[in-house]
Amino acid sequence: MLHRMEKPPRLQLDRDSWIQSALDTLADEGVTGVRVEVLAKRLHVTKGSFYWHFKDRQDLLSGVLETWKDGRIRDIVKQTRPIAGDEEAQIFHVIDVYSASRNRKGILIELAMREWARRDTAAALIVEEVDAWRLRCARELFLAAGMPMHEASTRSMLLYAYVFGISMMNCEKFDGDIARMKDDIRQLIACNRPTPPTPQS
Amino acid sequence: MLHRMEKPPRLQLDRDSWIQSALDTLADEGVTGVRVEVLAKRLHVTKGSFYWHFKDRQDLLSGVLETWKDGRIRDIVKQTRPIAGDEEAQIFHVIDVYSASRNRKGILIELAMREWARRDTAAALIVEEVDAWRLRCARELFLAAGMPMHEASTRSMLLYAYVFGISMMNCEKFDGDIARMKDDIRQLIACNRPTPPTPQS
DNA sequence: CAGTTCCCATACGCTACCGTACGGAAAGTG
DNA sequence: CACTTTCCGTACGGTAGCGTATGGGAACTG
Repeated sequence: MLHRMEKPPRLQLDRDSWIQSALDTLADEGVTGVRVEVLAKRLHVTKGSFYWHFKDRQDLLSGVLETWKDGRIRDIVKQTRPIAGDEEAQIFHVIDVYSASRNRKGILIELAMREWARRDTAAALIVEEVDAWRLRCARELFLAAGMPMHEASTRSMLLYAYVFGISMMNCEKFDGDIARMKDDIRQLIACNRPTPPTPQS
Repeated sequence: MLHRMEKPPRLQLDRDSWIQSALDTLADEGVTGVRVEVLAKRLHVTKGSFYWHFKDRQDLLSGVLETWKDGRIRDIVKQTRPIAGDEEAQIFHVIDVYSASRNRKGILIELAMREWARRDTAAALIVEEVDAWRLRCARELFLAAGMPMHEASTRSMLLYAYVFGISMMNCEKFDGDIARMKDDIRQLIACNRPTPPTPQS
């Protein structure tokens, strides 16, 4: 009656295997790219397997949404549980988590998710819910760092708008010291301190 | 020999009619949504017309890229031609131009474009080029406002990352005074002045 | 070992596209 | 009025993808 054993090099597939594979191709090709027969090929099975585990394609997509939502919320609360005196570093860490270099796949899924949400109500609700968690948790960090309520809300919003926005720009191709610019932006978002004086430039 | 007359309620289609229609559906459904036969239905003609004006679908998409690029660059230089003493207002204006409320279709195309660029090299090059123009022009504004070079670059990057990022978040659904938060964010980006003291809240 | 359940393969019909071939009407050209 | 050019309709073949029907093997159950 155990519905799944631990991991014999995967002779049997379960719902989650399909969902994980769907998340992978979602990152690479967007929602319109997660297609039943393509996933089947990736998993070296046929559609027959898919339609055993899922009612239809929409059933899979719903599973993807739920899985993503749960994972995101879990991560968010973990990363933003306030540590007294360390709030600024935590804020920096939140920003870093959304840098493409440290979390490429996560960013790609994030972008694919929002592109999906723009054209699908169900996805929009999920993204909205996740964003609400993010903004609340980030605000808590700013508050814990001693910032007044309104400013904490404002900076949380700027923080997430920035990390999502920057992930849509191909910064690597621009001139200038991108790394330093990003550091300065972190400072602007987190503590409003003017950029440190240029050493020599 | 005139290749197009002004506007007899459109009995004949030309390349640009198809490209405009493609831009519309691009905004609504993304690149994967701009399909030859669907556009034909929208324009009340058949594929026969399309394949007269275009070699194939890719030919249309290339036209869309060029049209978009030219329009964007033209708008950017127009909006950011420095007006002495008015630079801060111009920066605010640039931010406003990318607000979904004032320019919904433009934002949708912008997002669809980047989603396209993530998976297509040609589109990526175009977006990269447009972004380079944007960053350069915005930097000029900050410089004209008396800001040092490095900070001008940094704030330009933050500005565009913010406007793109915020356009991916469904702010309307969040609690709090969104309008005021956005105003404060503009201040943070443009001139680094701390948020004005809360009147009563 | 017979029966059942679980999981997947095969085969089919259907729709939405892409691109091509070809024909035809309408307007310009001499 | 022939003749050509422009522009579009129609018809066709081909692919990719969704969902269904059905069968069959392997494992569990008694």
